[in-house]
Amino acid sequence: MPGRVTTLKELAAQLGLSITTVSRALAGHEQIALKTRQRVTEAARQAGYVPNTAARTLVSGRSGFVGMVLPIRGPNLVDSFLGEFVTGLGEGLVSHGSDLILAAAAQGQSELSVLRHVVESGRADGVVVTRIAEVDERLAYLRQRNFPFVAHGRLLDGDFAYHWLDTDGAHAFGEAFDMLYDLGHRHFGLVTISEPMTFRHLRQDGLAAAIARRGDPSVRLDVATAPRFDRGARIQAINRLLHATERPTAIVALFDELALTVMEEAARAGLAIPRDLSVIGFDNIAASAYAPPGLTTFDASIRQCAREIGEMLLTVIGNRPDAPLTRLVRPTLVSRASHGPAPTRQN
Amino acid sequence: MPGRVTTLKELAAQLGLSITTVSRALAGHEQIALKTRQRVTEAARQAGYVPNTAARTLVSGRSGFVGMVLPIRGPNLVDSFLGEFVTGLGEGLVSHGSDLILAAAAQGQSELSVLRHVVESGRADGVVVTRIAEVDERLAYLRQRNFPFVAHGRLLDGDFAYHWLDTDGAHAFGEAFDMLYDLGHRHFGLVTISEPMTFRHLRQDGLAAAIARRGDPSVRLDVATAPRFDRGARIQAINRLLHATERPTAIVALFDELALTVMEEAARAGLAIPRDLSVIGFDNIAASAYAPPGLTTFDASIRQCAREIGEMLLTVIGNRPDAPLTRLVRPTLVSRASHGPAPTRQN
DNA sequence: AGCGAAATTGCAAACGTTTTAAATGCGAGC
DNA sequence: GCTCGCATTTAAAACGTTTGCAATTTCGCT
Repeated sequence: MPGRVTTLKELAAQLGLSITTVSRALAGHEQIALKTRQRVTEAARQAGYVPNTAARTLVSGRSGFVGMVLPIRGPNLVDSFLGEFVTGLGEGLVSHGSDLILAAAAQGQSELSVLRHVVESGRADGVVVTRIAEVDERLAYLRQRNFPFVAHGRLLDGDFAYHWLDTDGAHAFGEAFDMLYDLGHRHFGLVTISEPMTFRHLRQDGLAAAIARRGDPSVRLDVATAPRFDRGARIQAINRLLHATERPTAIVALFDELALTVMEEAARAGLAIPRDLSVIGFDNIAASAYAPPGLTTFDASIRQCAREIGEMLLTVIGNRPDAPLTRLVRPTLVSRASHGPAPTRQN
Repeated sequence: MPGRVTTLKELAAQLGLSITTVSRALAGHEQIALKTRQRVTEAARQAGYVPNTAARTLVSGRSGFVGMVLPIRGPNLVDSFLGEFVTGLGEGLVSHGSDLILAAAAQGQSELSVLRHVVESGRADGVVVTRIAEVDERLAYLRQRNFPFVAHGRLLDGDFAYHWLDTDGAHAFGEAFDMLYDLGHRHFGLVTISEPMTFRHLRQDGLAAAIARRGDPSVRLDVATAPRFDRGARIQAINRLLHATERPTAIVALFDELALTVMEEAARAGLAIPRDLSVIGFDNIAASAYAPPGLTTFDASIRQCAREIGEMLLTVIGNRPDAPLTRLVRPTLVSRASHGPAPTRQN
């Protein structure tokens, strides 16, 4: 990189042109003579010129960034979700030359305040919001502020007047029920979390709806609930399910991590999977393939979804559509060996 | 948020002060009367004022961002590493108010060109570089450019004149050998990759050094090599090892994913672990705990390392130390059930 | 009352870009 | 030779902040 020219001014001086002309030439404006355009482009390439982002942002009002707030969890909580999501988002953005900015929330700092900072400081042209809560102040803020965003997930109240992409957990849980019902299961367990996330309801409602559709009064559903990050409570809740006088023959877990715990506890209780108990998860995390006997689950293809979210957001930023962009992605069943026919009753 | 005031100018007008004074008051300059400072601070808080990042960056030359280039891999390659790393990095940065910018490399675009773009455009005050290659053009560029960076990993040639943090893979592999030797193993296998990453050499050299230290001529080491992302070739290489006329009794894998494949193939070949074969990995990814019988491996605590890298980089950006900051993190052995005494020879 | 120093505040330039509006050069038409 | 219109180029303002220097106010002291 010979003769480091960093600014438009230097480049202009070197070419004997005005800043304006150079700027326009690089932007490819038709009004600049073709010969000049070529000359400028070549000189810029030679000099390794890269426009200054801050200056461009300041004048144009567009930063070329998409923001996301990093959810910081407890110290030993790895987010198998995050790596995939970030990768996918990056893929979706790169084609349009956007980059991703990740702002972490410090301990004790609310996610909302970080989000506000990102928005108000003009760091980003739009943001992605994940894991929607039942009452989500982030969405409320963004909508009131009329700031471009795409949500990964939905609110419950049917108020869908914003752009979102979601995985159809309701459908998946219905599918799981139907499959298990057809295998003879009548007594079901659901392991869920107590945090007010909307996906919890959507999935549970999908299960309930499928049960209702079947119209079989002999179907029974027991629900075990525990806080998301309290491993002890989770194990307790699961064991209450496993050691009830009438034990479910099939357990559906809100997501794979819960399902894996169910399988561990079942093994500890001497139950063979799938002979004594069928287990079905959701997410298809890497460990699910390895945990014996292989967890049957649904693959939500997070990376692909994140990529689409990135593309949606760029559309929103560019076009400001007034009709909401929405997309419901149907997860695919990954059939492994953790489910099978209901055991013949003898209990 | 009543009366949205967004700029310093508006805030100044509202307070009847000059822009200069307001700016200085918010920055806490002593020269501004305490009373004024308080008045300004309160008004800014009320108005929800957040300084414009672009303007600040433009004049100060500091963006407050740390950059990193997202390695985009093949479509179905999840990077269990990335999520943890990004989370840790975010944690390390947030305490000093920095954010992270992630730039993805588009298909066919070199990682170097993206890095150059990030640097030259002034988007970031410093960058993090991971997965160091034997001949790493990114490091060469950054050093020549004298741009602040911290590397996750080391070059081989002893030319350590830059800031880095690395996991001591050499030590870990030595430890693994010593442990297995003491369990009676004499015939070892190493499963490694063909990509020119420095960590491959460091770990292999650590193993070789431990063997040499022991000075036992009966120790034998067979090496199986395959491209990182070619599952077929990987399986082939591993099976050559497993089906050799004289099979190793202990296999050390460069990282867990390889170790898990070894365990799968061993199971397929009817070998019981750890009775017939001991396997040891490196990384401690989530799946390693679930894959039967539980993989013995080393935990590199990626998240913690990334956090330290973030803190190091902020130091580098702030202080520009001339002595290199370096840190070698010793991974800890996670002892599960995939290793045991060497089988008694009968072959 | 007046002077000077100290305390406090403000003016204006600068950062590097985009963009509006205007200027310049040039050939054609009369 | 003069004007008009077109193609091409440029001057200057603007974006919102920080900061060197200058201006203003305050206040103690004589």
